[in-house]
Amino acid sequence: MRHHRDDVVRHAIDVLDAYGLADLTMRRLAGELDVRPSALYHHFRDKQSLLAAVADEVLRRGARPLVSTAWDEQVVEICSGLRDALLAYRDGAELVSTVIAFGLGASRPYDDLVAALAPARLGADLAPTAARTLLHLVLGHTLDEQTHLQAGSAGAIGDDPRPRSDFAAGLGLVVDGIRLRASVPGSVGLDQGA
Amino acid sequence: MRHHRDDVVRHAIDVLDAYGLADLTMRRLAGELDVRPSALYHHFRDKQSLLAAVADEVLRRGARPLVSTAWDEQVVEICSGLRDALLAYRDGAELVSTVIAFGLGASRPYDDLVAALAPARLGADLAPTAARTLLHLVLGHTLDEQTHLQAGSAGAIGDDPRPRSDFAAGLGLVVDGIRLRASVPGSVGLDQGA
DNA sequence: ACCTGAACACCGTTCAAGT
DNA sequence: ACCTGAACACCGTTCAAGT
Repeated sequence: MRHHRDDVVRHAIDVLDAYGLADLTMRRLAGELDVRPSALYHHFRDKQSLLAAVADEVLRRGARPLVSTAWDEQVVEICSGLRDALLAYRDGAELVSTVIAFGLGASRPYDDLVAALAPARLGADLAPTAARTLLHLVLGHTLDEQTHLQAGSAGAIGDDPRPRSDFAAGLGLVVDGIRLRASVPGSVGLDQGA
Repeated sequence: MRHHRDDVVRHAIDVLDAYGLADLTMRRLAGELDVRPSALYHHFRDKQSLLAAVADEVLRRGARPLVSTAWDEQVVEICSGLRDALLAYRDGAELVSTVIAFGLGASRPYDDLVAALAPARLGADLAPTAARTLLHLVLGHTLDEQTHLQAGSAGAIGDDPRPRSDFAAGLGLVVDGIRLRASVPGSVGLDQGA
């Protein structure tokens, strides 16, 4: 049975969602494709490249068009959409965090944030900083949230799950901080919490 | 040669700093201690517990007493101190992020932040959110920064290194957002960037 | 273009037994 | 209390060769 690169990525997402990132191994994926492990290296130079492609596909599947026009609402939309995309697959946040930390791919959310922030006229040095700050918040929060969600169903860790409004509240904190630096203040006044 | 738990942790930090987290394996650590791998399981139930102890020791070594009295200055101190502690050892940010994500140990910075935020009187629901937001920012930023620093010396990734003021600027964004919600506004006016 | 077969150099973990 | 010896069930990756 012969496969294309896209078949491999699709099967990898299935394995990810069914068994988790720790069990998304080259050998197991090969088994799922009914192929020897070495065959995967025809499609990807190494496992990191495979994971980068899987992360990109997870983000691609989660992509939604922006509906807002004001920059601050767009920022909230992008961040919430990213969170939704990460939560849609088991260990999605861990996967994308890993790929971003490694520096391959998954740069779409960052680029989108920089673009959305442009009309705020933050100054050339601050816009990338703000985008990275938002990205760290979303990744960190969602990783946290997903870990605790999965801990609940696996009975492994036993902390409390995060309150539902925690993400929105944390995001509001950062967006307010950005708005203070903006030359164009956005659509709304200060958003006082959830 | 017989060892205590603390010897194992100390040697693990040496291995971490010399070879990186990926090469901090039970087998290599055992070799460094001149002991069979199975001997490590007398001191730690599994590798995750070992890593949690190593992360705690990295944070303990990096701990500094607070010098400020105002809550907002204390928050900046704690976050900057955490960043320094993570940067002091190779892959320190990745190690502590992993341990925190897994939910074992390394809870000291979070507890310190919650304590420092108490006098701001944010409301019981918002203080934990603010503390987690700050923690995610520091961990995400420092992981990013450390990866790019090490990429520079290893020639692996080839992105630009982060500007030196990026951390302070991102932190200022979040602290300002918190200050907007505080009943006690802290020591200073809005800190307009680096 | 896509895959097999076979190997290399590793992992974490368990467990009976030794001192 | 701390460790050995031996095993189990895995990893990622390379590479010549096959179709």
